[in-house]
Amino acid sequence: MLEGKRSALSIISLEAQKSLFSSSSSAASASAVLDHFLPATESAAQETPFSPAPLHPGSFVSALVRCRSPAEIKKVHALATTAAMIDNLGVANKHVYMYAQRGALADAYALFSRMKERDNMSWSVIVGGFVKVGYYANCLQTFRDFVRSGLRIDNFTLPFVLRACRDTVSLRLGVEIHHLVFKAGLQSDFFVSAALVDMYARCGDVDDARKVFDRMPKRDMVTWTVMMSGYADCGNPEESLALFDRMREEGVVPDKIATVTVAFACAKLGVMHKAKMIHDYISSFNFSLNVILGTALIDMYAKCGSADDARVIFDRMRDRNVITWSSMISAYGIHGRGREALDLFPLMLQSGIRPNRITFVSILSACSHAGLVDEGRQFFHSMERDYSIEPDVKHYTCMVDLLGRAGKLCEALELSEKMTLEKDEGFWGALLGACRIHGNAVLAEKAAKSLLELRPRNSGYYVLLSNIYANAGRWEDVAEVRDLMASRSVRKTPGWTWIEINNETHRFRVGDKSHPQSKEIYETLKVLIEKLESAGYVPDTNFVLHDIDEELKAGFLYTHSEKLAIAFGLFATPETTTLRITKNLRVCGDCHTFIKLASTVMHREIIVRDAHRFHHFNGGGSCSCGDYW
DNA sequence: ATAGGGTTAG
Repeated sequence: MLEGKRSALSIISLEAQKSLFSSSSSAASASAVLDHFLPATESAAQETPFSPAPLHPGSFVSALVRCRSPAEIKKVHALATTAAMIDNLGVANKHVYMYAQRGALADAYALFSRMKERDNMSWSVIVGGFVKVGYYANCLQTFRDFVRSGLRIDNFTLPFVLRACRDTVSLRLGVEIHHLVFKAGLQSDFFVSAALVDMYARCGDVDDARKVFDRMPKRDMVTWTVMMSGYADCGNPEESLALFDRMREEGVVPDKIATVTVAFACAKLGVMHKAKMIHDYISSFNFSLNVILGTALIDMYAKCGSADDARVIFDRMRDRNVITWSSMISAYGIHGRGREALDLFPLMLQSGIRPNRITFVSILSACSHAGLVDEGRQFFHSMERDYSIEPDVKHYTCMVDLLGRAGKLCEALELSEKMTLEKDEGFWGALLGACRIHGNAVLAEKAAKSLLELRPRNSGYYVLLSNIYANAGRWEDVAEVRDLMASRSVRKTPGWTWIEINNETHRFRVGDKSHPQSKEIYETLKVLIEKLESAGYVPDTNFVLHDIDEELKAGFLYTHSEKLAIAFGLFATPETTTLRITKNLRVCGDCHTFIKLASTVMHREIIVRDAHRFHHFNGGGSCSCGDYW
């Protein structure tokens, strides 16, 4: 019987795969299908001697709310039919509602489609029922029937439909619904607005989410959370955290989920003093660290520069799942502490947690960041042999990265050829990295071209390809790449570097002069460069874009955003010892050398986070991560 | 009668 219901519903799903506002199709066809599969809803009547038949509509309603299964509802339904009470709108609606609440959508819809009379609530409960179980096409189709029924749409049904748009990421449909909201004059309804914010945010349109959000006279915490999470997802964690502050100013008290969202935003931003603040804030609430919140904090601390703080959280947690372990492994991994990452693996097994594919990505990337070649190879083979986890592109990517950085280009290439999976952006990127280290221009060209095909809007790949040609003296090809870039109107996007100073962040771009203390920064930089040059620093022009004129090159070389940030840090905080820097793209080799030397000469600890890892320069001439690339 | 939010890699 259950089987039957499911297949009937999936057939309606197919039936109803039409656009919400297309002219054809109606509820009747869907109900015919349902009837065909479920002919006898009333057959239960005979076997239901439900003691003395209630005669008042209210008795049916109160009987219904006590029903815990569709079978029980059917018994009441049978009685209501016999008592000719099922034609009472309130009774019928309650039946539909309860069927839907208990997941019996086929029964709900069968009854709904036979109702002689329907009001807004009838439509609302059936539309809501469909969306609740994920039958989005049915939900939208039914809503469309509702719109055409001539009844005025109301604030009860709209949030359900908007949720369907959100879950199916149908922004265009969502916008259509938004028009209907205006037409119905419901734009200031709280529930509808909240649902609109949710829909826009999840469809990636944070700006429109924000517009609706700002117009709401009052917002509850869930809406704040949705908005914050939308900003974090779309790469604007600053705004996410700014909203968090505003939320608290308005006296809204965050709950666990809100704090998890903020921790996630903070992890994306990578700013340690914010991480500390959020952690303090959470501690003040005496929330217990559940698995999700704890894991979010581990990730947050790790990505804000401290594997040790992450570990403190990890140790304090009572329950840890596979995600928690994977996060901790990756926390050590991104900080170049491969040994500690690997040491966690047997402990994880001991505590009864099985690794998954992401655990192995964490493990392999930890090996790659720490140069643990043999261990990496062993884990790579072990994952399939011992854990039946077939390596996917991500695992191959880690291996190519690992082998490439360790100077084993041939082995990396062999692996690449052996892989039958489709190569994605990350894979080609790792291969390209390996080729560049070892000067294999032929393969580098192939990788860069593949990357250009996959991501024609990413300026970085044009620059890489043109650099490969320039290094080989193939100037016509350099020009061709530049033309291609221009014809596609792709523009270079310079990376930002952020530095944390006294609980504030300052950001710089190459050649930036917008900082109020720009003059002092450039003076400090000049002095620093002189010091470093006398200590043996020679700028490496290889890393500067070749499409910049030669005379500009030298200038750009000295005003990299990383260098400006370091200069600012030295100037603004002569007394502190640690500088924290975040670069939103990979730190180039020249800057790496520069920072390492600056750390030694100035006796500063400098922690740098770039795209995928941290570099800890300890002020004494060594760097715990990334030294061997 | 009413919905809605969160964690792991690269």
